[in-house]
Amino acid sequence: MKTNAPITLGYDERLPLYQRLREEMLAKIAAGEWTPGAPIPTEAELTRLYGVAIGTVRKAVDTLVNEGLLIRSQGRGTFVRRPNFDSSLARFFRQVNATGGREIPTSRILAKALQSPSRTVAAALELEHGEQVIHMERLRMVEGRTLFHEDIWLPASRFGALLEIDSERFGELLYPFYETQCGQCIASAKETLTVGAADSAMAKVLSVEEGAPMVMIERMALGYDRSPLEYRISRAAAEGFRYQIDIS
Amino acid sequence: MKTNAPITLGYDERLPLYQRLREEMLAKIAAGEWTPGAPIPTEAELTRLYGVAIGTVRKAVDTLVNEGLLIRSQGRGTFVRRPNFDSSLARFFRQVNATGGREIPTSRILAKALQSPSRTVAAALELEHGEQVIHMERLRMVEGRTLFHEDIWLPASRFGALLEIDSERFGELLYPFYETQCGQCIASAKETLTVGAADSAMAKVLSVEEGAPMVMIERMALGYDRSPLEYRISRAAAEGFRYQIDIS
DNA sequence: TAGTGGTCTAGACCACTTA
DNA sequence: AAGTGGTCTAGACCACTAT
Repeated sequence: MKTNAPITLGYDERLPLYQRLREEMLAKIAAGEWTPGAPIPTEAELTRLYGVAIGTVRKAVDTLVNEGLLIRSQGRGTFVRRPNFDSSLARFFRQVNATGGREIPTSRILAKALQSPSRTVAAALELEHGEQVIHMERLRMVEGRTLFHEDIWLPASRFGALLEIDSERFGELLYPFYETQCGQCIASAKETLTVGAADSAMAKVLSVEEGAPMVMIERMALGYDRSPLEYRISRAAAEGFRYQIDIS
Repeated sequence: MKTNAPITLGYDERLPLYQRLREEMLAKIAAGEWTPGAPIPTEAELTRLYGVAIGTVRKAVDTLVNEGLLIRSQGRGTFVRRPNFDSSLARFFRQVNATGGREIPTSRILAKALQSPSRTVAAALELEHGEQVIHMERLRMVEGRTLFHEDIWLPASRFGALLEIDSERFGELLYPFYETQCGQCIASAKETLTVGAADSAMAKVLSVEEGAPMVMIERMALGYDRSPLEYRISRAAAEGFRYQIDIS
C-alpha cells in the first residue's frame, strides 16, 4: 500500500500493530494532547497518520473504548471520556430526599488549611520531602442529615490556587472545580472500603451511638498520567449502606 | 456469496448480524448444548453454519469473550467459561494462615435438612407454592478460627441428591459438587453487601463482642439459563474486611 | 502436519450528526 | 450534502496447539 510518510509506531516491534497504536493513543491522552471532551482524529485521519488499515485503527480504538477511556459517537466522532463516579462506593448509601428521588448531597467545608503532611498522606500522594499539602474537612448532607464526613488532601504544588478562593464558592462537586481552577483533571481512582466502629467524636458528627458500625472509604485519585492528585477518606454510618456486585 | 443452506438467524431482523449471531450463541449456552469446558464450533464452522463472513463471527465471539462467557485459546479453540468466584466479596477477608499464604477455608457443615421455605427464601428462589428447600448451615474456618457463618438454601426439586449424601463427603467447595452430584451448573451470581452489628448468638459463633461490626453478604446464584439455583447468606466479623475497586 | 485462533488488509455500503 | 462512526465482506498470512 501507499504510505505517505506515516509516523513510525514506537515501542516493542514484536507487539501487534493495533497494540502499538493503542500505546500511542494512550500517550496522547496522558500528555494532554487529546483532552477530555474534545474529539480525537477521525478513523480516516488515524489511518493516514500511522499508515495502517482502517480495521487496525478500529481494533485499537475498540480496546480503549472497552477500557472506558474513549467514547464513540456515530456521526460525531470519538472522544476522550471524562470519568464519572457512578461506580464509587459512596453511591451505595441511601441518598434520597423526602420525595424519594436520589440527590447529590450538599457540601459544607468545615476547614481548609496548608499543612505539613503526615507520613501516610505523604506516601499516598508521593510527595517529595518537605512538600506541603492542602487539607480540607468537609461534610456532605441530605436534608440536614449528615451522610459523610470527609478528609481531603491535595498536593499544594498543584492546587495552590484553591487557597486563594473562598470556600463558599466551591459548589457541590470538587472535580470540575479542580479542572477549571487548577487545571488538574481526575482520570481514575482506586477506592478501598473498610468497616469499623465510630469513636465519640465521629459518633457526634454522624449522629449515631458511639461504637456503632461505620464504613470508611479511602480514595486515591489519579490524573491521566497516573500521578496522584487527591487522597480522601470518607466516613459514614454503616446503616443504609448496601453494595451490590455481579459475578460471572 | 455462496450460502450452503445457512441456518436462519432469528430474532429482530433490524438488529446487526453479529448481534443476532451473539443471541444464537447465548441460547446454545443457556440450553446446555454448549457446555462449560467443551470447545464451541470453530470460527470456520460458524461461518458455514450461519452463512456470514469470518469477521462477523469474530465480532460476535468478541462480545461474548468481553462479557466473560467465552474464552479463546489460540490453536486449541473457543470454550464456554466456567465462572470463578475470585471477585466474590467473600474473598476480601484476610484469609491467611500462619505462614502468610492465602488459603481456602475448611468447611464444617453444622446442619442439613429439608424444610418449607420462609417467604424471603421462596421469593429469592422463585419457588412454586408448597415447594420445599434444602437448608444447610456451614462454618468456614482458617486454622481453627471461624471466618464465616453461612446459611444456604437450595430448591429441593433440583438438589434432592444432596440429601442422600453424607455431609462428611462434601469437601471444601460446593459448586463442583453441585455439578457432579446434581447436574446443576452455576453460571453467575449477584452479591449484596451490608453491614450490621452482631447479636449474641452470632457474636459467640464468630468469637467477637456482642454489637461488634459484622459484614453480611447475600448471594443469589443462577444457572446458564438464569434460573435461581442457590440463595446464601454469609456473615463475618467486619474486622479484616478490606474491599477495593477501581473507578475510571 | 493439520487445524485452531490472531493479525492485518482493502474496500463497500449504511446510519447518524451537523451545517 | 459532507463527514462521522457502524456494519459486513473476502481473503491473506502468522503463531500456537495437538498429533
